[in-house]
Amino acid sequence: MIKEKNSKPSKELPLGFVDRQERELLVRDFIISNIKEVMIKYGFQYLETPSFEYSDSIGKFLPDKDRPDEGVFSFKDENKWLSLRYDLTAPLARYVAKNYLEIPKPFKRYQLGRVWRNEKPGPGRFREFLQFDADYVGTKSLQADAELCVMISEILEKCGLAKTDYAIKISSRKITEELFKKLNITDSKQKLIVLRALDKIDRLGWNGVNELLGAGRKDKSGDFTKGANLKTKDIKIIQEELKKKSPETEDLVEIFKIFQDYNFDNFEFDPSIIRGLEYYTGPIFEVNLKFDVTNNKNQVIQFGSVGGGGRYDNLVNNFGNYDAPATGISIGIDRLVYALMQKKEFKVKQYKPVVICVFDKNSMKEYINVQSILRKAGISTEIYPGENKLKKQMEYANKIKSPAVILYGDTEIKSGKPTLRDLSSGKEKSIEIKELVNEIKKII
RNA sequence: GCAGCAGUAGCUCAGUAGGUUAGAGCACUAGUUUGUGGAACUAGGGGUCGGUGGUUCGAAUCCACCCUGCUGUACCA
Repeated sequence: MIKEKNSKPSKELPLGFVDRQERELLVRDFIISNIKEVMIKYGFQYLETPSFEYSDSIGKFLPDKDRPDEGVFSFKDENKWLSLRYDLTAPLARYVAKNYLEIPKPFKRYQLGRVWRNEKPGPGRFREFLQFDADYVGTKSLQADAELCVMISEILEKCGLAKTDYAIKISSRKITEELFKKLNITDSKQKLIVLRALDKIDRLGWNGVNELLGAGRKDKSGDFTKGANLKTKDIKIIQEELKKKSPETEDLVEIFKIFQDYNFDNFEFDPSIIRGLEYYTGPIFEVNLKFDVTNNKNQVIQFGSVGGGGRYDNLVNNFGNYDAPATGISIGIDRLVYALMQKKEFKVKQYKPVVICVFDKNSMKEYINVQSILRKAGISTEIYPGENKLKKQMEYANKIKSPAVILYGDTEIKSGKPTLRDLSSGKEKSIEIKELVNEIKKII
């Protein structure tokens, strides 16, 4: 086979996709197992939906648009456009609409799954990521909204975060709605610009937001963003309204009362949080971390939230027949992993195998015997995979961070006492086979 | 998308008034030790200096365009 040099396949990954190594995966597994435990306790049922959906089932795309690829990965299958899901909420709405008559009302489900977004990735943000979602469908009760917040904090604390490490920020769409009425802002485009500006308070502060509400803002790199062109007087009114310390809308008053009954206090009323602009209709939540997150160059980066959600009473109704008010919350698992791994006190135990060295292929029977004794006792064990000099085998064991090596050569086999070498101390001991398990457990 | 910065060995980087075979540390391979890892020493492999074109007797170095990455910003249903 002749291959042009230029035709070698690329070993690079597509933008926004990453390989994930064991350390990270173990942290992720840990988080997931905590999530599952909590979900069972709260009585949610487990659901999985496919990665692909019909494009029009999970988003609203203009009929004249040739390719529905704004932000999503799509392809045409026969005559229908399919898209990789960009979140788990839209597929849930589709699922509920499809199975409405069979499912319990309210329907409580949770889901873990990868989602894909065709956007520019940022620090800790990828184009493929794992999301966790818990939703109540078919209830208007604010008890549901409140419980989601309590539940999400239980998960975070189970994962090792302290109360001071995070906060659930809460607001309601009703606040901004009333504000628009008051200021007589009716143009939906301008509403969007205002909402987007307000959404950035945590990053830009009021100074930056005021610029965006007014003429516009120039960022650090010198790039300019046009503003909403509001009057100074109106900007002032917005500021006053959004700086209020306690909520005046009914929904939030009720939720905060429920929090009291739960004895839950790790939340902050923050009228400046906006979140996604399309489908939320009531209370909205955002899960924010309060410690600095850095990149691999040790620079503190703008990390943003690890999750959020809110009430979306009309989403299921979009499919036609059924009216199902709903509320839900989600966590970006990979982002949480990324942040959690930076907490110094956070360690996940990795189990590495004890390595049985190979001196002579003809003694394989003896090695396998020792191996199965150890494995039966639940000890991760392997016979050195290959035929190499002892030195190589030791280097291998060291490289994989094996806790110990078993030397079982001719002399040891004759006496029936393998040598156990503790790889962290370097000490060796001659041990009866039946004592091996006990001795190794001391080392591990 | 827009903007700023950057791309030299697997990794982190040095190397510009343009000049012989392009360097270091770490990692890797072999050996010093043919039954012993993590330390040390010795030797070795590995680079079309992101790509393409241009200027020049001569380009990692200068110019143009492109690609990729980082950071910010916009968008994020």
